[in-house]
Amino acid sequence: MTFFQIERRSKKTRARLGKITTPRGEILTPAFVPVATKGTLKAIPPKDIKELGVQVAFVNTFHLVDDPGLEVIEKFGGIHKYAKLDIPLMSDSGGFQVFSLGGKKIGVPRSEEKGTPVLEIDEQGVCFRSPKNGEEVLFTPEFSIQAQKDIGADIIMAFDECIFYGADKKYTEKATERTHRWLLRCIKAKKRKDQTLYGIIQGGVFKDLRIDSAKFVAKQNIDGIAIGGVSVGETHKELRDQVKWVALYLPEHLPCHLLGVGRIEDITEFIKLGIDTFDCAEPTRIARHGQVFRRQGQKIMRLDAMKGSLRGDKNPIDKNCVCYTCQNFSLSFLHHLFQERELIAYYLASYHNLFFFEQIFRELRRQIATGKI
RNA sequence: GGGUCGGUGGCAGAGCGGUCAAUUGCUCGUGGCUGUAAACCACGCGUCUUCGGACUUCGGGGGUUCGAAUCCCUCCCGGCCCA
Repeated sequence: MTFFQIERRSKKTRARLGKITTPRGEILTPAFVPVATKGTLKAIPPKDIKELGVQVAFVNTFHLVDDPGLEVIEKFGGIHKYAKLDIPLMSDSGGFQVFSLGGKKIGVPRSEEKGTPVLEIDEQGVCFRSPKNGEEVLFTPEFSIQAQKDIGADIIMAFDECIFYGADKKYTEKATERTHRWLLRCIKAKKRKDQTLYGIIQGGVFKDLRIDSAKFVAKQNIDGIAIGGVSVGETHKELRDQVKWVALYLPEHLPCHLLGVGRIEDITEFIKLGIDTFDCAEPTRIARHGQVFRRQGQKIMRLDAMKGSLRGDKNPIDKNCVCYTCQNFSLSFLHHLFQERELIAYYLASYHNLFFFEQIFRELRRQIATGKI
């Protein structure tokens, strides 16, 4: 069984149409990987996943270790069964939490910031303080892999350090090399046979470090490759550069995942650079915050459903959208639901945004298939 | 008719002589959200401003005071009680 199969390559760009095969099913690529950190696509019941077109989701090792804990998940036979997610799943290693649980001071290493849950980063691993109960949790590459075995996602990520934005070259180089050594330990720790492992490229905003990292990761015994250390506050240009620098060094035969990206308007150009899968919390998060996507002509815009001007608006979110939300509800009603914090508001908005994203990806796949990209 | 409590910025509701242009919540407005500590967060919300301030506000009017949203008088309006 081939894990990743390329069905068609673009003649114009590095874009490719592919298929990832996992024990839980296939993923047509390019694919969007919505984020289900704690085992749930927030506000969306698993029974909707199929009609939404969601092929794969992204769970988080750190948060699942924190709650409900590995013993519980194992007891229920893994996260698929426990969370009733009958689709291929990817799990993040916990490396991103070095960044996300750290503070926001630009230019200060997370482990040196006082009062954050990131206590220490050293060769051994990362020591966190549990946001839930305050206990110290040590994440090592070995522990992360073990945890990901227990969680049981189909695709797992190597444990890395997501380097903070604003890190200087010296720190970036040190952290990147450490992440490389962690990758070797992850590989040595041995995943389950029914799982595939992705190595993660770091290197920050420095071209030579990015390329070195890509070369290093590419030559290891991995099933896929991921670009990490992005979506940490960099400018769009920096993001694009970081992907571009590395694009030529991505092994052709491996699926490539871009971690934490992205913005709906950025997807196309990254597909053209050879990215196959993208995970991003944005569509579901902004939905809960009241923002929904809609097309205005060729442009994709965001609409704030909280806006008072929608009070009596009879239109759906998007006139051309065929999702459940748009087929049944006016902006007026959606606005009313958000206004009143009615729980269904979060569902309807999340449903629409996910449907919208999946629709975009279907179109992009078709464009590659028909040679337009 | 008598008594009593009350009338504060879009709303609710604090303040009850100076530190009050006036706590707080909501509404409203603007911005943000990229491997989710996020059904969240930040900022603004009398007018003008060279951003130092300046000016007009707490039902209306009149007083006391160096100084009043805060005390007194009176009028208007509302709730409750008694006739």
